[in-house]
Amino acid sequence: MINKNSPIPLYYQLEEHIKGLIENGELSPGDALPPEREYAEKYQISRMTVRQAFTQLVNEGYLYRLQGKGTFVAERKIEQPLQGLTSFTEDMKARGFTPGNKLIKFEIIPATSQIAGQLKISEYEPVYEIKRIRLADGVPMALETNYISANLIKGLTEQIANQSLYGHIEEHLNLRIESASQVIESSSASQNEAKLLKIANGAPVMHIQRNTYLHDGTPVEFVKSVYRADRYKFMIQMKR
Amino acid sequence: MINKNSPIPLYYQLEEHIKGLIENGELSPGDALPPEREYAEKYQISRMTVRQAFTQLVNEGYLYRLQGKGTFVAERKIEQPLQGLTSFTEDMKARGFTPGNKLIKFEIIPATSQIAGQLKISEYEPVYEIKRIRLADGVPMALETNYISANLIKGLTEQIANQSLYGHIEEHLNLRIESASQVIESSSASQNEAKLLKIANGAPVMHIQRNTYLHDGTPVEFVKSVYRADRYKFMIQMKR
DNA sequence: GAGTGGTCTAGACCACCCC
DNA sequence: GGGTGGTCTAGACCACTCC
Repeated sequence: MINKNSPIPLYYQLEEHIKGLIENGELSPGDALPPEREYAEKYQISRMTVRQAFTQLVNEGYLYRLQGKGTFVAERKIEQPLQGLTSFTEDMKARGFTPGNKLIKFEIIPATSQIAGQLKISEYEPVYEIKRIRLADGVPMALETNYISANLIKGLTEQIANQSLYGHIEEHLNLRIESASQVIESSSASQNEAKLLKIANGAPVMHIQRNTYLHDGTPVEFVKSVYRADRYKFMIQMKR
Repeated sequence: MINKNSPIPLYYQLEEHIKGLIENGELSPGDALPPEREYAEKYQISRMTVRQAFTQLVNEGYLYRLQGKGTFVAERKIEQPLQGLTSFTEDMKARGFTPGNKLIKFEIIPATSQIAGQLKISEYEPVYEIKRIRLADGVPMALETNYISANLIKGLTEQIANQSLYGHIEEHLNLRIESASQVIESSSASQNEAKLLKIANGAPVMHIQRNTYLHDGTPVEFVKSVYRADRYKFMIQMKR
């Protein structure tokens, strides 16, 4: 199970092993895990290394510890929308729909003051403006407009916009998206929104604004979305 | 700064010390911290203990690490709604309003099948049903109905319902609320909702359903809220 | 008292960054 | 090459739970 000659850290190997046991059902919610000292001896690793693996799993919500009693498998997290920081594509798949895209705008424009403020850049700096209709099983679900600093994220193409923006940013540019803030409000569809979403003028919609940030707080993008309220519920999980 | 004779763990003392430096502005976003080894020597503690403090602060979003370069102060988290798991009272204070309450129902009822399902108890088991109008600066902002298992949380009174439910649960019953899931949707106010919120019949509202859980996954409560959409935006922060 | 997790030490070597 | 964080060891003692 644990390979000391692997370049993969020992604590990470143990972490994945335990995660596997939980996901396979070999460990069920409420079950006690073998004590830390037992793992250490069994795999001939230090207890601190076992603790590092356990601590990670506790932070991720797989386990919980009770002092003096032991370490236990946590209740399965309910219909988890992956802590919230998901792309539209991931979100729709998790809900059992087939996601789709219709690109309706892909331009580089000078930043307006609102965009510049959100992205913490100067006015008139170049930004990508990408407007897409988001489909679920072929039906319009949302209207999404992304603003991304062209000086920070280079080499975006229509091709990429039709596939995975996040994938491109994280894999090809080696930038890690770390956090996001969202503001959600209810309102009524404007004429243009109604037309693109194929809903009635004035029908209820949810406006969602999302700002995403790198680990050092640099804004990566700023997204305005309009979801049709008759088909979309926003789900979020939180830990204290 | 670090007191070895204190019963407070060393890593925690260091953590609070650094957090203080950041909040006082003695350390600014982007600043590099002294290296781990320097802290270890300065306070005569082990490097592993320093790392434990740093790791916590990284997880809490105060710091970030770059291998080979150092540890840095993260950008200030934007208008943070405290990771989301806040009470109405905390939420309104953070937004600069004076929160208020108007209790309109406080009963013990037998659980309906919906309530039983959400709280994972049996049908007809006793539950508290607490209905309140939530005010901001004296104006109705939301309608909130809590369902709490009377067998799990004992001794609730109208008095407590008018103050702090969470406070009572966490302090007096020694139960830690660990996580929550929320579902948010847009709709239109029913006649009754409109009347209680003093808005027009059919005006846009946000329905928010929240389920809260203990660390082992036991459901603590189940809350249905109706917020008036003209005055309320839902804000949420997420980490990947 | 035995067993559990919580804290802590004093080292070690590795991987990565920058000069 | 020197400095940084990343991983890891083999112990130690403490606090808490349960019998």
